[in-house]
Amino acid sequence: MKLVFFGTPDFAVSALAALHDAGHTIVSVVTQPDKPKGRSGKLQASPVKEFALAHDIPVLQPVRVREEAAVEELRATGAEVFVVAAFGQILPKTVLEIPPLGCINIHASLLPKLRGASPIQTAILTGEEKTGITIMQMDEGCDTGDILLQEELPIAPDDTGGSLFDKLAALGAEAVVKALPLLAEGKLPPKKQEEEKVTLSAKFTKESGKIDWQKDAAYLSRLVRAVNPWPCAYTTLGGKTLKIWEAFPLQSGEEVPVTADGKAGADRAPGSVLYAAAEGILVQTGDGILRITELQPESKKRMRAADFLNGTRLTAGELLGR
RNA sequence: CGCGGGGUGGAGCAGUCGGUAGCUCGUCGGGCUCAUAACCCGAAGGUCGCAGGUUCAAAUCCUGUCCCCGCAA
Repeated sequence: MKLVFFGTPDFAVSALAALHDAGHTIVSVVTQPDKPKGRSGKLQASPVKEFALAHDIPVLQPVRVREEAAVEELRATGAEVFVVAAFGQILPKTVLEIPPLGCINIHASLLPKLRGASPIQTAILTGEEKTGITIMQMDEGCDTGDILLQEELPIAPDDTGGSLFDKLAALGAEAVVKALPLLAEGKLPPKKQEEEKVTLSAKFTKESGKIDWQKDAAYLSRLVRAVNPWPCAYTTLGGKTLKIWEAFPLQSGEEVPVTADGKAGADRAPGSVLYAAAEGILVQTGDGILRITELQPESKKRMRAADFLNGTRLTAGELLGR
């Protein structure tokens, strides 16, 4: 089929690559303008653009797709359908109406659950047991269109935002390749989203990784997983940033070591280090104890708790997050 | 030239008013013990990122270079 692909990050590339491999004609690719990235601050093309350039696919990078010039170019492509995956801009009605088969979106959740910008990380954060991919017919709302096809995926206990991202990217690619021909044959009856089951996912930012020790241990361990590898959970120690890469709540059956002064964990303020040993650093939270097993001090590489403690004196009673 | 931190035995760190390197852990050997990841004794292991320079002498000062990382975007 002749299609135009809209997308920006890696998540979108796997879908684009799959469509390309499946023999579809990618008339053009629309992606976000190059942005400065990395320590050098150099402009960097989006992953989708990289792919397009490598495969001689024309690239459009309108600052805003709603601009007349961009809309005109999209009309001129004569594509049958527009496929959108993590593009980063809302498509206006004028664009949605262009392709005969409409615009379909690859969304990384089982709509109507987790509409919005960060469905993958939010799925882990909220402790969902499964998530998936939804291929939907786009409308003017944000992830409000009719559902065309869904594929489920269980969330593993050790899934991180990164690992789930990879799995869903692959699943999304698979799903969209499967959906296109069916869509063309009219075999994908659109299904309305059940409004009462709608949940939202707010966009994750750098701040999303900040650890609030008042929260409970189970939540914080989910947060640590959700924001791994980006933006990564962090707290502070001695005024410096301390990233937390891996942490688990202390199981209810586990013995709580007694601190040097004999106080039990529950007597300590949230954020207090209760015990620091090779197996992990135990920290009091608002409810429960969190065991940090992998972390990264500012300017250092990430390391296991045991390695960290070899070079850093960390005594019980020290407070994180201040 | 966006700001900043760092490259020291296998790991994580200390040591920078210059005088051939130390800590915690690990490794190996021995001991204690019913036993042990616990404890005791001992050992191996580092041209201090690389290249120049200053000096009687540099991990420590100067210059250049490579690599890693945090922040900001």
